[in-house]
Amino acid sequence: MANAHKRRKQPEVVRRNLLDHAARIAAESGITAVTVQAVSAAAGVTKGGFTHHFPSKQALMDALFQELLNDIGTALAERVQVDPEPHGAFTRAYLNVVVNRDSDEKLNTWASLAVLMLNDPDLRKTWADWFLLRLDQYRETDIDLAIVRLATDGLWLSDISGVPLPDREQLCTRLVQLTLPRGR
Amino acid sequence: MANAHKRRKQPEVVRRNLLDHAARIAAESGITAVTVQAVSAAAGVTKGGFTHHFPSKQALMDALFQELLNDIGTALAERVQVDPEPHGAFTRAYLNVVVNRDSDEKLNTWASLAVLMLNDPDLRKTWADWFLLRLDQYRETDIDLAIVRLATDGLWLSDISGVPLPDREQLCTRLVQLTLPRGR
DNA sequence: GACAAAAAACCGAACGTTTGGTATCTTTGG
DNA sequence: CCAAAGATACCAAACGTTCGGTTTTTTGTC
Repeated sequence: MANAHKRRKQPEVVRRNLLDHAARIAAESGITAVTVQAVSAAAGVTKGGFTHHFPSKQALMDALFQELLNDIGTALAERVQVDPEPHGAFTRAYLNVVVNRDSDEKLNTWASLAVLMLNDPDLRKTWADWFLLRLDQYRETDIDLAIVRLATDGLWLSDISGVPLPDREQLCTRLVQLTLPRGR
Repeated sequence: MANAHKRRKQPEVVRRNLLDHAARIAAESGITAVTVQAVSAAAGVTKGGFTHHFPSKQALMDALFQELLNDIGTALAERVQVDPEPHGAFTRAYLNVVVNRDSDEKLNTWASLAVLMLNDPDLRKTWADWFLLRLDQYRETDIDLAIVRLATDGLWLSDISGVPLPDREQLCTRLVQLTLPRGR
């Protein structure tokens, strides 16, 4: 795997792998484990190959964070659109995106987001701005549901930290109920 | 440590500074900024001074994390003890400890905890075990209050990430009400 | 299509810096 | 004087980055 010299060139696949493995390593082992060396090796290229795709390590970080935001944003928008009930649609989407991590490494999405965010003051602000924008966008339908959203944050945080939740299923349905009009 | 008063220089102050500044730097700038040089310089000593108090960087980290756990544990126990209402006393304490960050660097407590935890799988497990222990300890009085605790986690996370909360005051009182028997 | 030129993709080694750690001095206070 | 407290000097390893070279793919021309 070390000789990417002589294999089929698939630059966008390599770029994808670099981003994915960076996210995975960050989620699994923390930001200190995300070195150019480790990410490159995991993606099957050398550091030189890394540099070709990203001018610097920071560029990789920024691109990854932006992509995470984009993925989450898309997933949220999709769920809002198919929700027949307008009231609390955004909060419900936020909840479902976190809970329903059916896809493969979608758990890593939130873990990576958190790890990157907590280790870069700039990214914290980026997140805050991004989230406030969505919040303002849905201010009419999702008023007074802050508790549910906060509990949702606590949910993926507990997933990351490894604190198990008894009755996770039941807890989620209760949270969903809280987002519906008139309490139910 | 035998002679408590009339110390010679003030080594315990230096040790304290090392721990405090490590926590502050971690909370403010992430784990990557927590180098022994940075911590030492912030505490007003050189690396040599650092080494005298902590045999390694990991020792500093472990001591800090353990201290954070201890501080939180003490604060929780205190609040539980003075709470006249048994039902939900632990969850209320958890909530109040997070909300009532009267002391100056108590915001840093949770931020440091999160930063350290998310960057060391071992510490994640330590936290999970620690939290589960408390949870089991108060399982009779704090059953079915997971939502409030999760929302509390979301609360300090929003503090760290910089997402402002409208009606923070009102939101906290609502959360407290949820911990009281009979809903409110 | 053939085929050379150009561009893209990637390697591999080296660079200068910073990291955590160690070993050796010097100062301080009782 | 003497041990604790800390400074200074140094080390090997790892870090991110730079750069010239090599291989693959695309492009331009006939």
